[in-house]
Amino acid sequence: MAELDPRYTVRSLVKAIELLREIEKDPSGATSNVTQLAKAVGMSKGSAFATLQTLLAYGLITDRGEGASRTYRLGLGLFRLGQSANRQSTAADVSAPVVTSLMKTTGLTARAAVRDGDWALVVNCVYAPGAIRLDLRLGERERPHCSAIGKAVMSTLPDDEVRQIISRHGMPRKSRRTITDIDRFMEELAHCRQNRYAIDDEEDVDGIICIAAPALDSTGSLYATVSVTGLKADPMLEDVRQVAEVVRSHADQLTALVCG
Amino acid sequence: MAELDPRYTVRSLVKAIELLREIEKDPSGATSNVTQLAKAVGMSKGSAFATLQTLLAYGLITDRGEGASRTYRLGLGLFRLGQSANRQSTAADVSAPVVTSLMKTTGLTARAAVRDGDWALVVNCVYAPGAIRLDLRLGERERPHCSAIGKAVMSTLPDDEVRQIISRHGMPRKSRRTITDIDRFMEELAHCRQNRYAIDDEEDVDGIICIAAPALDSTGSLYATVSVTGLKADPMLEDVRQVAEVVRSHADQLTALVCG
DNA sequence: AATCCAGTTTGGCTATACTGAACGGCTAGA
DNA sequence: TCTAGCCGTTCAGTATAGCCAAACTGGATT
Repeated sequence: MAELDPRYTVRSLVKAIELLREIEKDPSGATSNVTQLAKAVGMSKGSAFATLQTLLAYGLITDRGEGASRTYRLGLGLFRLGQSANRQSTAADVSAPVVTSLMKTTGLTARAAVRDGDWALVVNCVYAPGAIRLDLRLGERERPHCSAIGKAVMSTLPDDEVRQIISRHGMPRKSRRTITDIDRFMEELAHCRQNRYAIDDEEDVDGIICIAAPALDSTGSLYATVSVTGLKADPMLEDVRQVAEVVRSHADQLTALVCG
Repeated sequence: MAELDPRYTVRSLVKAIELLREIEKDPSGATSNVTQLAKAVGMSKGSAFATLQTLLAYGLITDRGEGASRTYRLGLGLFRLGQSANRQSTAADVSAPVVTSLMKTTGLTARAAVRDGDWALVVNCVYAPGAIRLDLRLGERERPHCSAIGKAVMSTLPDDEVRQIISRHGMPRKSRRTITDIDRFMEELAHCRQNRYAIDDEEDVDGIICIAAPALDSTGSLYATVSVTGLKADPMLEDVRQVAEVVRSHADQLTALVCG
């Protein structure tokens, strides 16, 4: 509640939020009836009733009991939203310092991505300072078969799941060096698993190289991947293996951040 | 979204919820800017801006970027509320069938309680059919030292934590048989841990007896306790040990429900 | 029966949230 | 370097939508 500009404040929404907070305060929900809630947030019974009905219709709260003994508790709609909030904010926020550090260390554009169904989704991006701006956008979805990020994601999944995902979208040729054979791709993934990093060597766009490594959460499943992208000609990328080491160590940093 | 009575619908709140849902849909937050969100939910930029500002002020969303590249994502305020929602709804709802079954099997008033800081909080209560209505209310807070529910909660905590809690509130005498000596109380807890149930034998109110057992979650910490309460003279309570067995088995049922 | 206390409903008033247009800053492209 | 376009932000006017207070309903308690 840092700053609330009275010009841009939707009062009925504020009241609704205060009602939610009030309901939250009462773990049993025993005293969360219309009358008491209205009193607690300083509004009339009628208004509180309408607000609660609306929250109810959207599953943000639930009610128990009928008539005079009706009480309200927070609902599963809120729980669902909360889970999404967690995924969204942590993936982007937690990875931020790691991505920035990765960019500074390598001098290359660095990104973080999470798994989004069959794709890899970029949730953070820090551009390398310099004239050439690669066309990398936040929110971009990377293909699983021809991007370092995609491969890094796939490398954390079991083989049969990978094959299913690939079969759903095929392996369209994007550049001269795109891998278009599934068995060749599975071999490549095996290397990724061994090295704990993945390389896209002009397989998506001619002249562009990309290196990614997965960071796991405390349950051992994929949390996010971090990556760097640059021109094949970039002197920074002369020793690819060395850069890959840096990417992998940053992924490990992210893992440490998430688990601890 | 089952039913939404147009009479009791707070439109600006509906719009806010729809905005949240829209932001939720976009895992990266890349396309969640004012203009696109406003278009998606069908409201003007100005309104959407004000609504987003309000949500922002209360931490339900976060923003990234400044000026023309500002985007929104779900915030940690939502996460917090969601966690509370989970605790509230599951404890009460999940325990409901177990509590009902417990009441039917024993013929006694049955309840479920969760730990609420230093107290035990009743989240569910099913009254026994019959003339005499014990004054047991939903949302009641039970004292740790002289109630079966309180003892059951304490029995899942390490000794030093129990001593701290007790020292904060003392051991006021509530009835003739209230335990007022801390060492005597710790002995009692040891028995509770062995038997996996706790008994309040007229220690709170003369003539009232209560039996409780803890249910654990998958991490092994306390999820809730279930209990029955009745008059000492009640024929149902002739064989206390047998009733305690039933209570304990219902607690185990709840544990099974919670763990999956 | 009568009373109380809760949720629900209503009507009228006014604050308020919406619209639509304008402003300023930024980026991209010519 | 200039221009066009898009973005967030601001603002004023207006219809509306949310607010309040009071009345109504229904169950439980006395």
